[in-house]
Amino acid sequence: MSKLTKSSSVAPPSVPATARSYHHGDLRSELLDAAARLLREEGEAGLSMRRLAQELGVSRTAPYHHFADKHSLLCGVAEEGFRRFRRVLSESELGLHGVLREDSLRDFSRRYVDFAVNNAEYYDLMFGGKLWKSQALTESLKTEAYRAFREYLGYIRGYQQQGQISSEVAPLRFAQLSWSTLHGISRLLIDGIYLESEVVEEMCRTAAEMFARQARL
Amino acid sequence: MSKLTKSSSVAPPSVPATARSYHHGDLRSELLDAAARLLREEGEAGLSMRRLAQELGVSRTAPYHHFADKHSLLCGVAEEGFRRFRRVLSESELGLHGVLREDSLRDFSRRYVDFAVNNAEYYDLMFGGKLWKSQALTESLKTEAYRAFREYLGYIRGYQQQGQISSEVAPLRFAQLSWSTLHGISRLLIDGIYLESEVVEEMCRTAAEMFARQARL
DNA sequence: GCGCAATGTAGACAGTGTCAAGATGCTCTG
DNA sequence: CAGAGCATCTTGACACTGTCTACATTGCGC
Repeated sequence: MSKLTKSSSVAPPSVPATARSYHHGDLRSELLDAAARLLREEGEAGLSMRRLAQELGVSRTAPYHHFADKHSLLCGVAEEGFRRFRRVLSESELGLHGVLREDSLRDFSRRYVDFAVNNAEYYDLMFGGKLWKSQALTESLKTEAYRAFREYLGYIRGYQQQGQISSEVAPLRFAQLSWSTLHGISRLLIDGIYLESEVVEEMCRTAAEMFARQARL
Repeated sequence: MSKLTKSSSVAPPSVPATARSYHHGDLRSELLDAAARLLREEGEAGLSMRRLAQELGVSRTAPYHHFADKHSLLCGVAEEGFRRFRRVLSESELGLHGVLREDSLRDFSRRYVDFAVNNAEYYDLMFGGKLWKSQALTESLKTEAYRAFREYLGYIRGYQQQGQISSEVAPLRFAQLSWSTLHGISRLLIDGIYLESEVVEEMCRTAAEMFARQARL
C-alpha cells in the first residue's frame, strides 16, 4: 500500500474529484497522454511502463490490460501524433488547389518542420526507427501513417494535372524527395546536429525555393 | 568459472592462440568491434554491456575499465563510424575541385546514402538523437563529427569561389540544405518509411539534379 | 440477481546499467 | 632481481526494467 504516492504529486492529473474506486474510468487515454508528457519532459529514458502506472496511481500491470506491451503503447502514442500532424498539414495553403506558388510550398514546409520541432516526442515515434524497424506497426498506425504521405502525394498530383508542375517531374519521386528534405531538416533540428533552431525560417524558405525550381514553377 | 563460454563460440575473434590469462590484451578495440557487430546483427535491443562482456569472455564489469559507461562506449563506436564515413566521402569526385558537374553531386549523394544504408549500425549512432540529444558527446567525437560537415562545406565554398556555384547562393545554407536532404533520404531508407531500397539510385539522381538547379549550374 | 467479461492487483523472474571492494599481473624503479 | 604501483579484471550487490502468472474486484447484460 506504500505506493499511493499519487497523493504526494503536486497537481493530480485532472481526476474528477471522486477519487477512484478500483476501476479507473479512462485509463487507456490517460496512459497515452501521460506517456507523451513523460517523453516530452524527460525523454525516452524517462518513460517506463511502471513509472507510467505509478504516475497514474494504478498498479504496475494495469496498463497491460489496455496495451499488449510497451511497443503497442508507443504505437498508440504515434497514432495520436499522426492525427495531430495531419490536422496541421491539412490547414496548409497547399491543400487549396488553386495556383501553386512558392509561398504555398513554404507554408507547408514551415508547418511540417514546426510541428516536428514542437512535438518532437510525437515526431520521434511517428518517424523514428524505434517503431518502424520493428516491422510490427499496429494496423491502425500503418493506416494513419500512410494516409499522411498519400495526402501530400495527392496535392502534388493535383497540381501537376492542373499544369502547375512540369509534366517531366515524376510526382511520386518529387513527393518523396521533398518529404525527405523536410524530414532531414526536422531530424537535424530535433537532434541538434549541424542546425540551430534560429535558422528554421530560412531553411524552410530555401527549401521551398529549391522545391519550386525542381517543379519548374 | 562457469563463464568461459568463449570456448563455445564457433569462431574465436582472432585472439593470438595464447588463450588469455586474466589480462585480455586488446579489450578496448574488441569492445568497439563487437558492439558494432551486435548492433548490426540484432539491433539496439541486442546490445548490452553484460552481453558484450560475455561475448568477449570477460566479466560483466571489465568493459567499465575502458569506457566510463554505455554512453561512452557508443560514442566510441560512433567515432569509428565517422572515420569510415569521411574516408568514403573523401574518395568522392566532389573533392577534386575541377569543374562542378551534376555527376559529381550525384556521386557524392550516392556515396553518402550508400554508406548510411550499408552501415546503418554506425549511421544510427553518428546521426541519431540517442547520442546527440544527451548533450554529452565525447570531445573527440564532436571533433570528428563536425569535421565531416566542415569538409563538405569546404567543397561548396571552393566551387563557389571558382565561379561554379552562383554567388547568390549562401554556401552554408546550401550545404545544410543538401545535407538535410541526404540525411532525410538515408533515414527514411534505413527505417523503412515511405522509401524502398530499390529507388536509392533514382532518388540520388533526382536529388543531385535538384541540388544542381539550386546551385544554378 | 447473477454470471461473466473487463479491469484491477500482487508476486515472481530474468534481464539491465553501474557502483564498491577485492584479486591479479604487467611494468618500471631501486 | 625485489617489490611497489597501477592498469586491468573479478565477484557481489542494488535498483530498476518489461512482462508472465495467478488472483481480486467490479460493472454490465441477461
